[in-house]
Amino acid sequence: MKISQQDIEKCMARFNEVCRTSGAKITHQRLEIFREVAQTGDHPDAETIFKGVRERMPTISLDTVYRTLWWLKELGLIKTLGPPRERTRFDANLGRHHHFVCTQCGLTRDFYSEKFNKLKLPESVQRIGQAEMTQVEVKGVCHQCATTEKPGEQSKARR
Amino acid sequence: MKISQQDIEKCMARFNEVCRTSGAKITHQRLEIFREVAQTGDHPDAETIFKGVRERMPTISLDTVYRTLWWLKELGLIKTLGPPRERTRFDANLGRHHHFVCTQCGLTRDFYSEKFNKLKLPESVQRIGQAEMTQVEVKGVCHQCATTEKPGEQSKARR
DNA sequence: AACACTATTGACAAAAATTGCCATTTAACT
DNA sequence: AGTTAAATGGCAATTTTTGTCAATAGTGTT
Repeated sequence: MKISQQDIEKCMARFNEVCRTSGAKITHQRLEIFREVAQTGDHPDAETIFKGVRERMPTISLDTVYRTLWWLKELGLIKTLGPPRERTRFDANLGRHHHFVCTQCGLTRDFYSEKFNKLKLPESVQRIGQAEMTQVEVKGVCHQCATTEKPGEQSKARR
Repeated sequence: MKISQQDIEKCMARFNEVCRTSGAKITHQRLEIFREVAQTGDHPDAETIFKGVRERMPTISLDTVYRTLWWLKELGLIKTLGPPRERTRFDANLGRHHHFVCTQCGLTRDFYSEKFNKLKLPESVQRIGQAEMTQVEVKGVCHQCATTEKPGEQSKARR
């Protein structure tokens, strides 16, 4: 998927503004890394971004790419797919179900909905591929986190 | 979330049957590991499962837990949340969107749907936590994979 | 119940992904 | 141009997951 030049420039403008208001330095590296992510409609991993940027900036280090990506996420300029640095998690619930994911502690709980099981997909999906299964992911804050003093703490027992 | 004793036994019965038909040995380790996953409504990672099983079986090794989990997945007795062993992926698309994920190559592409943006959640979700955002994830096979001879190959450029 | 055969396990080391540390460099401000 | 603190690059360390191989334990047979 191609992103239009115009959209990219809009992103870059926002990037500059966020940097300025947060007092962060605008370095070549940050500029190139952000452009690399903004440019693609795919959802690249750090390694892929690193390779892309390296074409234009051969001295960049993978460490910087990682640091910059997490920093961009902190500023709200990019997001991650799934919680960051997450271990693989396993699920013995083979029935049709959907997920509620707590954005604070990572708690993932199943819920059921007949309606969600038979959602009709927009035609645009057909242009991407053959759909087999649709799962709804609800993000929010679980009751436990909502009522806990320190939201950063995760109760590992519940994860 | 508690799983009823009855449901667990049903799972275990299925486990035994699948083992027998596939000719695999039913070892204590496999039994305990599968029980541990089936028992919990959470979606534990390998380390958590390891700790749980170790209480009952102190000599179990983490390696065995990993091996057994992937083997259970191969047999279709459990699933993983998100593609296994996935690196963190980044996304500069901050607009409201949904995902199509290719189960073969991991391609993840955005699509848009006003209808999906305002899905009404079942009340059961409220018992888990305060929802903030709903995202639909469609799983299927992308056109590229569908027409490629070797479905196992991933074209890394598109990931 | 004991035997043989092979799959499975545990221990260790290795690989892959990500992070921490620190000396050097560089952007932003004067 | 000079100053200063933040950012970078390189390297080593961590964390998560996998591979190897000798020792162990199911399973079917007797």
